[in-house]
Amino acid sequence: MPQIPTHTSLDSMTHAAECLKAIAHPVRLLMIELLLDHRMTVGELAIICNTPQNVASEHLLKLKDRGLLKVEREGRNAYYTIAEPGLRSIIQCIQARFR
Amino acid sequence: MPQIPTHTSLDSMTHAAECLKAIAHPVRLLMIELLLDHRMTVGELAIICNTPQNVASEHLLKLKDRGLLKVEREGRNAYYTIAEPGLRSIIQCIQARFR
DNA sequence: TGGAAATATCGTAAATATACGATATAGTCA
DNA sequence: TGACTATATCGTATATTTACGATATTTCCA
Repeated sequence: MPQIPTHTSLDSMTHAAECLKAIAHPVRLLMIELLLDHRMTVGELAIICNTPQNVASEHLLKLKDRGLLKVEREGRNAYYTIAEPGLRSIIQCIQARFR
Repeated sequence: MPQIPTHTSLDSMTHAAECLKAIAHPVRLLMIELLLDHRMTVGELAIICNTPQNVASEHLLKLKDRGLLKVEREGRNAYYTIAEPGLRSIIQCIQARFR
């Protein structure tokens, strides 16, 4: 029987799982990939992702609430950017295997 | 306006998102981490993950159905192992950032 | 000031995921 | 064969997620 973590590791898994769930959506995944290369507004992302404006906004807010994105307001535009640097390596792993 | 993928990339995102959703659960995340180091049965995983037997079985089957795990039966035991090698690097990225 | 543009929010219906209890299936051994 | 072990399956209740339409908020500009 191997030497293995117990409940405590399940707790830390919960945080990781929440972040993964935030990423695990086709539109949000595409948004993250775009934002890794470009600073973009809600409207731009909505068009490129072929998604209604309010739905795009909700996806972006969900990612922001979990600390994965941040937003900078300029006038009536909201520019979203990557807040969690670790997203890049995770997306790279995903691109390498699941696409 | 950047040169960017369109609908086709959303399609490929869908597959990636489905795999991520399969991973994005505390118990399944712990199961995968354990299986990266050990070949284990349903019962062993259920005990270590502090989860009822049938729930553990359902989690494992979900991961198997998406091609992430495979199962080898020996008598009345079912040994699960990693089927998708890319899981290791993804888990490493997650461990590095989200735990 | 009034209207248009960009974004966010709210209520809600539909879809999906999860956990649970009960039970079925298959293998082992006395 | 019959009891026991390990695993899988099924029905279902609950929770969560998602998308949608309508609307509110803020900013800009004529």
